[in-house]
Amino acid sequence: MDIAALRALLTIADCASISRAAERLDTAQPALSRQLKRLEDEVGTPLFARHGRGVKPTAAGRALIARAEPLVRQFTSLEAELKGNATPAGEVVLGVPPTAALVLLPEVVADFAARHPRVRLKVVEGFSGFVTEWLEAGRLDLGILYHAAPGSGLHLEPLLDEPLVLVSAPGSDPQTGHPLPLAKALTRRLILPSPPHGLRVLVDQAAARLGVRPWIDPEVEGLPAIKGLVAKGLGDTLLPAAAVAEEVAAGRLTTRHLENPGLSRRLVLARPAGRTPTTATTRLAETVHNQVHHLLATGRWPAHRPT
DNA sequence: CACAGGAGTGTAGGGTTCAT
DNA sequence: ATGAACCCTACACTCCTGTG
Repeated sequence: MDIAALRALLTIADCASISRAAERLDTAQPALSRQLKRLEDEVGTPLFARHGRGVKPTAAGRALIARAEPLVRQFTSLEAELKGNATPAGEVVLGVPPTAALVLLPEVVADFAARHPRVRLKVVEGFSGFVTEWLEAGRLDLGILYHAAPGSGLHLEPLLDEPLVLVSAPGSDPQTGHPLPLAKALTRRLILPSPPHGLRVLVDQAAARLGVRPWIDPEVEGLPAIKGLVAKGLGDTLLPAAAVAEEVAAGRLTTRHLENPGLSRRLVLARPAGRTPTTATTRLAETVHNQVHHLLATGRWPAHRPT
């Protein structure tokens, strides 16, 4: 099993056909078919089921594909860097939760593309829990997370602490603009995602500390859906101010700060602990840190440096 | 440097599956 | 039933590596 065999495996999986994969790899179909057969003989199990209209990975094939993807990506980046005199090159995959993506992504993408034109940046949006899973599975090189559990096999670097605010529909709250005790906010009807979403875990933990039973109804997965329901006055929610800045400016939502105590969540930058990052990954991490610093310094992200 | 053996590849042809 | 698409096998060739 070598990198060429793994590349062939991924190409066949991507094309769902040995013939099309052979065309893409600029080789003859029988040659690729035999390459796959050798790999299957080596691992001792079929990796693809052959059909009349192509091939489909078996369970063993899917397992090997999942493990091969990060290896091939790392090798390709290394290869590209070596060829390009250590200029970062290849591909780097970043996972970002939706709320952080709103504020941070445009800055990071623009800055990184300008500084490192030879690196192909791929961004995957997903809730923190998914980003954690994808990092652990090797699908991501770098991830931005909320509420990262220590000892999760990830190398973590704190980025910022972000206060949550109560988000309501305009006109639904006569006290808009005045701080609200957290315990009172938790007894309002809240629209939140279900556990293990990081935001929900944070709210549940805060409620337990205060001895309050939060009123959460309905549970909704997805930031746009939550914001839409709140805007219609069907309940309130708890979010970082940056996640609703646009709606607040447009008058579609209002916010209230929380107090006694406030509630904030930590944003961290994570990468798989057991893997040496490529130069491209290191440069992307630097870009994320720089842009977070810039957004905090200019007040465009209502948060503060980690304490 | 020459040669033998092995590994890998391309071409040709056949079998299977699927859509019409 | 037929043709298209796809995969597999057989055979011949090329290239690489080890050995003398």
